[in-house]
Amino acid sequence: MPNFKIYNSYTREKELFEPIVPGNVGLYVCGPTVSGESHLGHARPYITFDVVYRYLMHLGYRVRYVRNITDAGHFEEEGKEAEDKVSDKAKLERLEPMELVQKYTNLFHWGMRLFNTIEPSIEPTATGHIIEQISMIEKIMSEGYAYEVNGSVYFDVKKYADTHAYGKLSGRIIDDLLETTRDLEGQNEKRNKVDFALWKSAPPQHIMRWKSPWGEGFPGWHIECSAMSAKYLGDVFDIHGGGMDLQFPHHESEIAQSTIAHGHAPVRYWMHNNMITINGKKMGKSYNNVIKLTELFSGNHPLLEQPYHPMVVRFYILQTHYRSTLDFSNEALQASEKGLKRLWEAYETLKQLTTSDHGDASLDIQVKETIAALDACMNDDLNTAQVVATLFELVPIINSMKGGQIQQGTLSTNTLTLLKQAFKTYLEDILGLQSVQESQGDKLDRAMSVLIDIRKEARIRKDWTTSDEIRNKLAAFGIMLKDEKDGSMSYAIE
RNA sequence: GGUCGGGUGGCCGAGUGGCUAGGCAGAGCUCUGCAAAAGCUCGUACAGCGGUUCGAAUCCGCUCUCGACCUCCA
Repeated sequence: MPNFKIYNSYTREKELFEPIVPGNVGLYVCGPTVSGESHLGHARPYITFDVVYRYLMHLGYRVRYVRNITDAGHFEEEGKEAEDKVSDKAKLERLEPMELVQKYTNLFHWGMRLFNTIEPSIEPTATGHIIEQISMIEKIMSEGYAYEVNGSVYFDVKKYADTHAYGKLSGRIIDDLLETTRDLEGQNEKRNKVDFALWKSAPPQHIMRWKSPWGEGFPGWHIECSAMSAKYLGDVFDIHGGGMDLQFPHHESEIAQSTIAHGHAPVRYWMHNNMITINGKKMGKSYNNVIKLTELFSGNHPLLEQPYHPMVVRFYILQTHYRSTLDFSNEALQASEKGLKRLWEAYETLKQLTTSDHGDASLDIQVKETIAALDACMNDDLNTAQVVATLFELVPIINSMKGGQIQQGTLSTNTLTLLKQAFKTYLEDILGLQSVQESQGDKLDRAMSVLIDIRKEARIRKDWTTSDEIRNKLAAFGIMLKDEKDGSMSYAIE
């Protein structure tokens, strides 16, 4: 019986995870808005929930993972009135809206692939579910919690709050929200500023538009996630994830809509990842401080001292608990780069290790306990930071077995097998890490072995000049030769 | 202004009422023809001030300070 505890944002407590349908898990994560290029900040939730997905599967659950693509325009451009951001930008770039959406969707997928995230089971688009959204809105209207004004439909938050805990998820108090309302200039169509749109009437110049019972328009701010999650995961499902910044109003509104439409709350466990910051400030469009994925991988950005491999970024994100902020800096990324290299090399070393069968009990116990701690870390609200730290504790043991500081045969065959399994399971299957080193071409390998052989011969002759010349010249363009203790040589490309 | 969450060694970052993670950087040593790698050892950090306690960085209060959300935002 899994003992997986999740911090539920809704109750603000760690709770034992128990699925609604035994053995099955429904997981919904708010996906990207494909009106622009994905940036480093976007990487966090998708990598975090990729690990959630992987871990649930590791625990033996059958998981349906739904992550939407927001491709319909219900956005606002800074400093402009509400308008369709997608169509707005499309005009600038002289592209069809759907062409633009496709372009950024592809780019998003490209980034996710490099991060080695597993594709969701279903990736529904907002534009593909207009009908579902309209019928959900109709249901809410028939329940008396929405009203139509000039072709737009709004959710009556005040009425909802009279009988429901509106604001519980995000810790908001409805009266406070209503009060601030009076001071601010309200949007005159709404009964209260707290109300949110379920459907917006489209102005004539608006390119993206659909027919509805209320005239031509487009879906409101939050309805797509409610409609699509219900369609694919049911009226109530297990886990809903997303960034902390979506807690209000997005997720709060989802709860309200779904509660009215279905008669009960939609989600059992809410999970929210914290933000990536840069110089202490949240990385986000509005702050104008984003580093796009393409820039991150190429190093082509004023703030970047070098390019960073997607696996380094993934590792960097997983070295922190998902509910903590994570501050970007070159120093931090470079530390992750080196750390990952060391960890991965130990893993490669481990795969080659053998041992004889008379183990030393104390080392066996130590290793076994360390391995057991890995599960405990993950079960404690997905503490990947501690998983990484724990794996690092095993690194000196692995390297010492290779280097001879630990005698051959000190670890039992059994425990060595466990250790190998643990690294494979945690590093590859759960954390989803891969080798940073690109696989070298066969021809390069052969060419290198020629150089290595020449150098070996030189060393036998104690011809240090030739030996050093080969090593130094290769090092000059980033190929590092390593003389192993047993006389063999290996190379690595920086 | 309201609500919420932080302040941990040079940097990044876990965590816990007493057994003082981990990574990176730094210092010393071992190994090595040299180098790299690896191994060993080291720094006794938890914003400040009070309080509770046998004992707090971990609990409580206050102060300072940073941030998130309150508008699209992962």
